[in-house]
Amino acid sequence: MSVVKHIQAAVNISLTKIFNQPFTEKDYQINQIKEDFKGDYSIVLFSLLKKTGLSPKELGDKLVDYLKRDYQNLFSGFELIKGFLNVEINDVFWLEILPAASNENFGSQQPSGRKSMVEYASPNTNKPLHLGHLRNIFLGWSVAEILKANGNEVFKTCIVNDRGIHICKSMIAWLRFGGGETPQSSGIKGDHLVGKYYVKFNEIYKAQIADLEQGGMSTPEAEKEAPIMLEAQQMLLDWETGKPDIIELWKKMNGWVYAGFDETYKQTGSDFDKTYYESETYLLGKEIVQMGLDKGVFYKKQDGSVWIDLTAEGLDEKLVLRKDGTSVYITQDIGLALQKYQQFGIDENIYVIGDEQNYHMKVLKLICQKLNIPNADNIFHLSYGMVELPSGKMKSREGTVVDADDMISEMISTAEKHTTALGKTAGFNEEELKALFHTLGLGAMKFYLLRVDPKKRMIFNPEESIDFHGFTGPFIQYTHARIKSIIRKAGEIPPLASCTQPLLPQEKTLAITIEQFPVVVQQSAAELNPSFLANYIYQLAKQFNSFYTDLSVLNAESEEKKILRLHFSVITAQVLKKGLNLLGISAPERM
RNA sequence: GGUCCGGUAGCUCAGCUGGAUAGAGCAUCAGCCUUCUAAGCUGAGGGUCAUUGGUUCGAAUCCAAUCCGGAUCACCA
Repeated sequence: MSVVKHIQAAVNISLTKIFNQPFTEKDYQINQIKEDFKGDYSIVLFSLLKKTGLSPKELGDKLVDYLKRDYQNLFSGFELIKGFLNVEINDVFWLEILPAASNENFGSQQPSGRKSMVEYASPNTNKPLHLGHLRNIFLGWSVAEILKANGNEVFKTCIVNDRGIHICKSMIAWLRFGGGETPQSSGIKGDHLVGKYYVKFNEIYKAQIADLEQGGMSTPEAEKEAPIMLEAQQMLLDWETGKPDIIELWKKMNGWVYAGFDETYKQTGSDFDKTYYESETYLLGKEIVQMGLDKGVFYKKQDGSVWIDLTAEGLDEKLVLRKDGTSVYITQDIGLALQKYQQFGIDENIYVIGDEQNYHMKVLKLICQKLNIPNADNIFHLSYGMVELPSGKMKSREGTVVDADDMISEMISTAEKHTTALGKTAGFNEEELKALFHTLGLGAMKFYLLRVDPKKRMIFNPEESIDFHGFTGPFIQYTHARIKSIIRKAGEIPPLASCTQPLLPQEKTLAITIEQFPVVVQQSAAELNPSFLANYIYQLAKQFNSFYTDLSVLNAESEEKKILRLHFSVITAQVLKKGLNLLGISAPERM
């Protein structure tokens, strides 16, 4: 039970006794106290004045009488300022937290029996991953870990968009202009190679449009008639009819892309329990449409197309099956939603997808609910904002897309530069150094992308790049490494004895923050928002650094304090490490 | 145009289930390494919380309107 809950219980019971009517924590608020005031937590009395008919002073005095009398173990001090009853928590209470916090499961919950699926990454196979994908991947991975910490069984999944006109564009360009180039022959990573031909396609396409316009054709007409586009469309038809040489080419080029993606995933430390391919799922959902028709959820227009009317929900009419009977994007999503449930028995189904699909996801959920797909109420869209450049959106046409692989290697070499400049890595062998640079580079990048509220779009400045000081991953990693250094020097750490000297402010601050860790983990899970955790571990690291500067651990003023501070150190390191890990970031022992 | 999201320091972001004097980092300036790793610590300057009105004892936070920015409203995915 958290400190706040203890305070609430004490206040509820006292108020109920005093006024002879029930009170709950909903009747008032408890805040952590601001720095300049004395005490640890503040009970805000204003909202109680009406119900009790007393002035802040009268109510405060009365409440203090009861709390003082009945809860002397919990409270060690009171101060009433205006309508704020500031309470100080007994040192004993904070000390009691330490053993529980030392447990390596601190912050995690008991198994909940809930099964969650987190779908993330979900790339197209026509070009390499970019910075936006990284935000997606880091979010998805982290949320999955956070849900695990909350006791859920989690399945990470990825739906690969491996079919459609976009991949045909790369294919046709490669066929016409590739000269048999392969990743092996060119030394280019597979996804980049395929991306190169996607770009090539667009160049040719643009040139052909210009030519046609020269010949007097209108722009829309030219866009339709450009030979290379016609070829790509023909190829899509051939793919759909299963023409062997097209299928073979498609498999070959997608294979290159997968090998490339796998390498990137490996670099980022992400993985999936189950990968779905659209080429295998795009036909799903047709039966469901029939079922929906029977139920009257959908209706058929005269031309044979099938629709759902969502105008009552404030949305539009939405097509779910074309007049020629083929499925559209949402059809397969409905099918896949059901399949996910059937295969994994999931209680909740989370989609990490950019906010440009907010509408689509709203529609998807509504349709699933209307069709009574099990647990459709627990379809959640973890919607995140675009990553933009100071100049605006990333545009592939203008070559301003920040490539994921470039970004990663740049971060790693920046980490190397910083580390080398500081010259603290005596005793590292080459392999350890390499691992360290990777840990720090990725840590900086992940933290940078995860510390921001997912739903907000964020601006990435390539010029200033990602920092290693201040509110960053390496700052926290550094704090962790410094603590570990102390612990190594301390040797065997004696168990916590009784503490006779009062807690110093720097010690108490740590205790208060550490105590909140499980609540933060729960909150991050409930809101599907890792940024809470990022902010939290930053705050803890900062507080520890002050503690570290102001107080000595190994040369503490007494043996008792030394042991106490060692325990604080061990626990802080553990919480920092666990917090970082939940963000997908490793905590180095030395740096 | 309809719907949805956002607007907080020069820049990037917290705070938004209403509470005390709106906080961090970066950048700028001034200090701190004979003592556990200075990727650190301490301090200073920097704000019309987009605007206006409303609700309230109390509003950055809730409501309404307006302005600005973005997304979306395909027989694309």
